[in-house]
Amino acid sequence: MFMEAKAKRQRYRQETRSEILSAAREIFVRDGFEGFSMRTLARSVGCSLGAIYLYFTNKEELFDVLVEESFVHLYDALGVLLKERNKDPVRQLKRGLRLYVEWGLNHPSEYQIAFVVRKPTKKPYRTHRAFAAARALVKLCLGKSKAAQDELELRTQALWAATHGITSLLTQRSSFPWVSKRRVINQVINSAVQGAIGPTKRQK
Amino acid sequence: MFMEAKAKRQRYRQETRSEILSAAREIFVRDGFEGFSMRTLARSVGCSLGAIYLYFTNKEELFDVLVEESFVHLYDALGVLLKERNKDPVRQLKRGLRLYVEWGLNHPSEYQIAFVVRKPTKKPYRTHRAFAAARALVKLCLGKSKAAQDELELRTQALWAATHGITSLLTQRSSFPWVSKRRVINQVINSAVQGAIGPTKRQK
DNA sequence: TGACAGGATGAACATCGTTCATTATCATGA
DNA sequence: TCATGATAATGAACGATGTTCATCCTGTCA
Repeated sequence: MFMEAKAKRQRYRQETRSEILSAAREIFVRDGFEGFSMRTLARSVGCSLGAIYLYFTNKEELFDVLVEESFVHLYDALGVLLKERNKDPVRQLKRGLRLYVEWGLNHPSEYQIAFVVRKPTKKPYRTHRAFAAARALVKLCLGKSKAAQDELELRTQALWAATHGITSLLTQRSSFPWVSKRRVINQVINSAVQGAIGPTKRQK
Repeated sequence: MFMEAKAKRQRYRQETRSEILSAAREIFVRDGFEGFSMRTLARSVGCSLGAIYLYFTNKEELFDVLVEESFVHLYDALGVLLKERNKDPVRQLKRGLRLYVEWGLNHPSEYQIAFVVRKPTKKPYRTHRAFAAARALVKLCLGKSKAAQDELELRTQALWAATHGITSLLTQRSSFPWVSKRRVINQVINSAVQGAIGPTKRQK
């Protein structure tokens, strides 16, 4: 029984870490970003305030883990789309973007932290997996047009920007008199996709 | 000399209020949203902390005034566009949207407060003037197409969402490897405008 | 000169994130 | 069985935040 104790310790450590994370997520989802505090978290977990700092260096790292965890689901959902090669790439792309928006609507707090609250100085979240999926789909849609392929990055970035716009507004300003959330989402996505896979436009 | 004193008081009150506002704006622009605190403001103004609360009920109201003030310039700039009826409405619309984005890039803190930091519960900023200008321009672009005009609100909202998206991302994630800020802005706007003034699309 | 209204102050309160000296716990070695 | 040493956990404390309030100061009128 040499490493027995150490392994047990580690397992226990991992468990309480998970407990803290799930409690944090619960508060986070229920009370949102600003309803969250380390003290309410400690109370919810049932431990002292300082104990949390034994498992997370600070509040920011805790959020990092929380948000990164949530993003995995989005990555997975988008990844599935890429593997269904038989379908029309344009429809796949639109489906992916709609998935993106819906995920944002279902995880407003996470989306807010990832794209909104963060200061630009801090290292961004690893969203490049989702972005790469979008780029691959756009590439498929563009076909063999050389001129258009040259603008692949540009077009993908613009596509993402537009999609982010409606996601951000719908989560942040849900009380705005939207004529219809679903129709606005479709309008934004259709316009953006159309522009992304359309012919190159001479820069004036 | 009856009301003399009262008027003097009021004038003085207005002056110090303006001083506080301009000091606040300076800190705000220099140190951003999170570098701002009521104490640094008081120090910058040269008064006590409590004195500020004689002129503003709280931090939020101070921000309200500050942001609303900044928005006026945007309103004015967009309003000018509407009066130049001779030009091509589509080009005017694109110009207006570019103005919008550029204003956001030049006033990142204000844009952040207006569209990002605010919780949805609080009453939104009076952005409807800018929005109304956009709607009027879209209406002009749509011409007499009855079906399209029916979707005027929908199309304007989608247009705004896309434009907000690129503005938000460029201000918030300026370190993202944008292929070219100018080109991405144009790509987003061109796509969104094309989609907004294009033919109606059957909802699937 | 004295009274009064309103501006200004500084101390205080509650809350926040974070740190740290101290104590409790518990598997192991003698 | 008991002492040891490593780790978990605590609670008090620090500095900073927004906000309030009893207390002064100041200038104006009778």
